[in-house]
Amino acid sequence: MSKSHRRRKDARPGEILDAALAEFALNGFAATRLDDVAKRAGITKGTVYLYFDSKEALFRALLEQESGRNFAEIDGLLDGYTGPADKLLQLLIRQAGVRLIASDLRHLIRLLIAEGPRFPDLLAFHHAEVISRGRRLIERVLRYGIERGEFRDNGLVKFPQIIVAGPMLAMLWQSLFAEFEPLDLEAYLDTLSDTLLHGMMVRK
Amino acid sequence: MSKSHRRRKDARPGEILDAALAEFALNGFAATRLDDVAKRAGITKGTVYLYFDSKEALFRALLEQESGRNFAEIDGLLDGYTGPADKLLQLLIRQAGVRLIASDLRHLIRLLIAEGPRFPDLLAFHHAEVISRGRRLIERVLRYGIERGEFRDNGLVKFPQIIVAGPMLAMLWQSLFAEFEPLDLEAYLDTLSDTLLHGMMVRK
DNA sequence: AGTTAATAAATGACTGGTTAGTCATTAAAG
DNA sequence: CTTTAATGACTAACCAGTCATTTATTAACT
Repeated sequence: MSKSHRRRKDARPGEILDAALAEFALNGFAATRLDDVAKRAGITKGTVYLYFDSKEALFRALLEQESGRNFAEIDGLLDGYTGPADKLLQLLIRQAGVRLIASDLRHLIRLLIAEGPRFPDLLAFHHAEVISRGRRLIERVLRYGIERGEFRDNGLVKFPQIIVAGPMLAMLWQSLFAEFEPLDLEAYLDTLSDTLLHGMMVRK
Repeated sequence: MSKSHRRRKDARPGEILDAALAEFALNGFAATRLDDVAKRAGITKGTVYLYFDSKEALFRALLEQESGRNFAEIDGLLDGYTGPADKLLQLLIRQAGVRLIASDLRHLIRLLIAEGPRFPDLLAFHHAEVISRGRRLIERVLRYGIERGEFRDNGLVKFPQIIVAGPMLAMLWQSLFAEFEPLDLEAYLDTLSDTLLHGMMVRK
């Protein structure tokens, strides 16, 4: 019972996914060795193939697993809210920024940007399941503000991308340039909220 | 003089870079075969190595070549300008959006996001040469508006990233999700400008 | 102008290393 | 004693980078 061959059918897939996330985040898809994934998971490569059909299937499973986790939590935060809409948007932006940057989501999104075009059906899935959910979340906040008469109804509801863009870019910045020029995330998100809410023009 | 072995020392590097851009954009760094790059350029792999030391050097040369081309042109557009600042910002955003999406820059930026973390000195170069130039461009427009008393001075000058974020996300969207849900770039950029300039809140 | 010699560009076969995926075998569990 | 998780050695393919050889271009010399 000591050194090897311990059978743990139910725990394996999760462990493999965790290891895969770490390795993919480090090296990208093509440059990741399944031997390394296996090693990190404390097993051998053969075992990986007991649970996943191929390297690509592993990548796919990874994205599908991580997707949507955060949405549920943010949704929960919004559920009971009845206060002013500007505070709500501030909350949303803060949550988006913090979650994008803190979690492993960050690496997965970088991976998706990188490898997405080579896996069109993966993009389709992500668009259908994840993006659409994010859009609904943003629309919900915007509609709330418009109905309360706080937000004006410029075309923004049609382009929720404009709201995510800021947090998204912060995430990319942290992934790429943080070591050369760190970003003060707090101040950044505050300025972002302020600009989106009140605009740049002097009030007349 | 017919089939092969034609010597064209001066034209080669450019041709190789063009071919490399196409292949890298298609497959990413690791999955691109130098044989394919050579074939696309109408030569053989050996010839590639006459002009570039390694695959990595080729990638690097590619990024360095394309960088900055667009800045000069945008700078030129701004140079003589004396009109209202909001129109200037609109112009800047439109230019950024259109150039990011139309040109091959788009693929290169995706590549940089994807492979950047594995080539830290490449990121350093890009940060020093390209990003900083973009920042200066944006600062220039913001300062112009603030000096004219048109723009209020919230912290935006410290976070020019907020201005690029919108065009940048449009570029990513087009690269990834355009086939599932195309983005009306004109309307998007208009809405973006409007939101940044006037904000979302109802004027009181 | 024509022949030849020197030079430089380009080739393509080759190698050494790497790695996704397989499968016969081993060993734990019930 | 049967079942099945896990192993690890193996293979088949792939590809970055090399280099001896081939071919074009230019120079040099009649």
